Formats: sequence, structure tokens, C-alpha cells
Amino acid sequence: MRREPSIMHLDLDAFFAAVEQRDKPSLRGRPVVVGGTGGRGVVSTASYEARAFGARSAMPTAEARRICPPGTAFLGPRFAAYKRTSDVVMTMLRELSPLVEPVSIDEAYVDLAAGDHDLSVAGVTALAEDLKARLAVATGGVTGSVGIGTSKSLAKIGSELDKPDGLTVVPAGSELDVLHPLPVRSLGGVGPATAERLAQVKVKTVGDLHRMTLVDLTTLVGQAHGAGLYRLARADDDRPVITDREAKSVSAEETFARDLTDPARLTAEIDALAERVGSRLQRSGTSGRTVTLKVRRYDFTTLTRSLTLPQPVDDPRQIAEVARRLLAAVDRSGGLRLLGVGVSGLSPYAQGDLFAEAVEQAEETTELPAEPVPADPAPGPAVVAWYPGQDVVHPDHGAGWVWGSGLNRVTVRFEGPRTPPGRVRTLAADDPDLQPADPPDWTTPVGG
DNA sequence: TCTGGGGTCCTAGGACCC
DNA sequence: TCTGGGGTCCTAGGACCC
Repeated sequence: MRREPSIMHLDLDAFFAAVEQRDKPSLRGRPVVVGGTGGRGVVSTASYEARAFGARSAMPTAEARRICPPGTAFLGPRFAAYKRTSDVVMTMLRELSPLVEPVSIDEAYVDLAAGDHDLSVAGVTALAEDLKARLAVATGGVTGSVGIGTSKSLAKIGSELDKPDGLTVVPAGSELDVLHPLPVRSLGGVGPATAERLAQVKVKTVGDLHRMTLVDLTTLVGQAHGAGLYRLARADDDRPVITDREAKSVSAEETFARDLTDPARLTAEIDALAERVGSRLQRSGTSGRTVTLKVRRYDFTTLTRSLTLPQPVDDPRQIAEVARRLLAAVDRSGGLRLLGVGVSGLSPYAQGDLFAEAVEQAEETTELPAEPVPADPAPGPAVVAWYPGQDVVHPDHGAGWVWGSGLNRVTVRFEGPRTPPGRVRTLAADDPDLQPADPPDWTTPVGG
């Protein structure tokens, strides 16, 4: 918590819908719903006119169609248009201060203390009024709500208090007066589950929360969460404004218009998702060691399966191979509603034989075969034919697949996709006994 | 024609190490 | 031959955010 209200939060109002209304004047003043328009679509953004009828973000579009009147526009999103408008706004914010933290396409924090500004209440009020006016002109009529306070949480709460096109400055010293009457849901990190737990002990407002002891709170909602809420209820928040954060994961997922059962279709979808993820990784110059498959079944039950490789991957083919193996081990009977593929454990892509180092480490913790690891082959250029996920067969060990490969060595997991690391075998990359194999027929639907 | 898609962070258990 | 605890990595799931 700072001594002056120097953190600003800007939230663009009903952003996607506002851009549509700007670009299509016939939509102005009418209810507009942007989101998935197919049978399984949900609402991304409802204009304020549509909100009057109950339309909300995350609501199934089918429900929004039921409750909104004839004449409501239902539009698919145009992300490129939103991105262009967002860029205009973020550029304006960076003129206020070099410390701008975009939270999403329509939201950002600005550390005004890093700019040259009068940080009195009157000063920041004038600054925000001027920003809002210029922003509306620069974007062609998109408006934003601004909160300014002594911390991120107060700035964010301020921007929520007066929507749309609002401005709230929370002066230093008045934080608790603002905070305590608000419902606990106003605090970042309090969602439906936490609110319900708190309600069960008669805690409804931030003021109620303030009266809980740290021990009671952490017992109720967990260590980290409890400690965080304890501080937020006291306006104790010193989180800095961060300009760029490194991505920790990259993923793509798709809900199908109809549940899929056809193995060939499932494989094709995995390949397409892996292609999206891999190309994004390659474009950003990163790669990651953990591949995660997400599956949502016909009955909406959702599960994830992941596998950490000894070396990072960014190649769509390799990502797809691993994801297909993970899919092979899940129950697909009844059909799948959604598939997702992700890569995490990201690191900047580095040239060189990372795998050799990974094997050194793995050998320290892995029960390796009794038979000796083949001696290092003669120095010289080695052709690495193996890639993670590739199916192989070995006369001594049977069927397996490549877990990791380097210049000289290849590590294979034998006996199927869930073989524990203790059963890996490290072989010479040029071991003549090790042969590529046709993939097993994993696509046959499995039960249980 | 119920329930998207992109993320982050936390928890908890098991394996394994010291 | 009786009993530990801390730390890290991996996996799976859940809550939450926009």
C-alpha cells in the first residue's frame, strides 16, 4: 500500500461488443452479444443493452438467445479488430508511464509513480479524465472505466465501482472504508467456491473477512489463499506493476460441434492442436518439456494427462506423438466433447545436446538396465533418427517408444505409455537392434 | 441448443534423494 | 530392523481470472 494513489487500473467497457458497435453503426443502442455462435458457444461479451436482458459473459449463447429480444445481434468474435484497438489503448497508457502491465486484451495496470505526474487526488483525477476523453476519441468511441488507488487491488476495485465509463479514485487512508462494505467476491481470487466457504461461516463482506483470524482463514481456504485474503482485507498489497511476464505454458483446445469417437478424427484433431501449439512455440522461440493432453468427455467430465520429457520440444510432430500416446491411455467410450494440447515447463530454446545433460541427470535417479550402456560411439557426425514419441521395437525389450534422444544415445520407454521412469532403457543411437516400428493400434476405443 | 478458450497459481500425494 | 524429516520433481486436479 502506497502513500499516494499512484496505481491506475483501466478496464475497457464491454470491449468486444463496443468495437462491434463502433464498426457497425446500426448496432449502436441495440443489444449485441459477441461469442461462440454455434450450438456449444458461450458469450464472450454482452453489450450493456444485452446485459439489461440478463446476458452475461460465460453464459451459453443458446441461453442468451432465449432471454434477449428479437433484434439482438449475435456475432462471432473478430480478434484482429479487437487487438488493433487494444494496441491503440496500450500505446496511450505507455505514454503515461513506462510501467504498464496488460492483464488481458481489455485491461491494464499503470504505475503512475514511474511517470512524471502530480499524484495528489486532484492530480490523478485530472489525469484520468484527460485519458478517458482522449481514449474515446482515439478508439472511435470505446470507453473505459478507471480506478486509481494505493495498490493494485484498490485500483482494480475502483474501476469496478463505477461502470461503464467511470472513474473512482480511492485516496490514501480511505482504503478500508471503501473495502469493508463490499462483498468478498470483490476481492481478486474469491470465486464461487471460496465465497461459498466463507458464507458458511457467515462471512459475506470484506469487513467480515477482516474480523477472521489468520489461522481460521488459512484453515478454511488453504495456506496461500488464506494468507493472501488476510492481507487483501487489510488493504495490505504491495504487488508491483510488471511490464512483461514470461509465458509459462502454451495450449490450444477445441470443443467439437458434436462429440467425436472416430479414431481418425481424434488423431487429426490432435495433430491440428499440436500444430497450433508448436508453431506458436517456435514463433516465440521457446520450447517446453511437459506435454499435457486435456480431454472432456461426452458427460463433461474433464481430465488431464501429462508427460515430462527429458528435453524440451517445440516440433508439432513430436508434441502430437506424445499427446496421442496420452490419449491412448484414456477412456474414450461415449465420445469426446473436447480435446486440448498444451506444453509447459518452458525455457528459451537453446541449441545443443540438451538431452545429453538430461540423461546425465536421469541416470542418477533412474534404475538403469543391468546390461551395460553401450560405449560412446566414435566421434563424428551422428545422424539422429529418433524423436520423442516415435514408436520403436527392440528384440530384447519389445515394443516401446522414444522418450528422449541425443546425438549419441536414445532413451526408450518399453511396455507402453505409462511405464514409470524406472523402466526406461538408454541405448546407443546407432544400436542396430533398435528399429522404428509401426504405431500400436491404440485408436481402438477402450473401456473402463 | 446447457456449460469457450486462453491462461495462472496452488495443493496433495508419491517417488526419490540426502 | 527402527524410525525421520526436508527438499525436489512429477502428475492430477481444482479454483480462479479475463
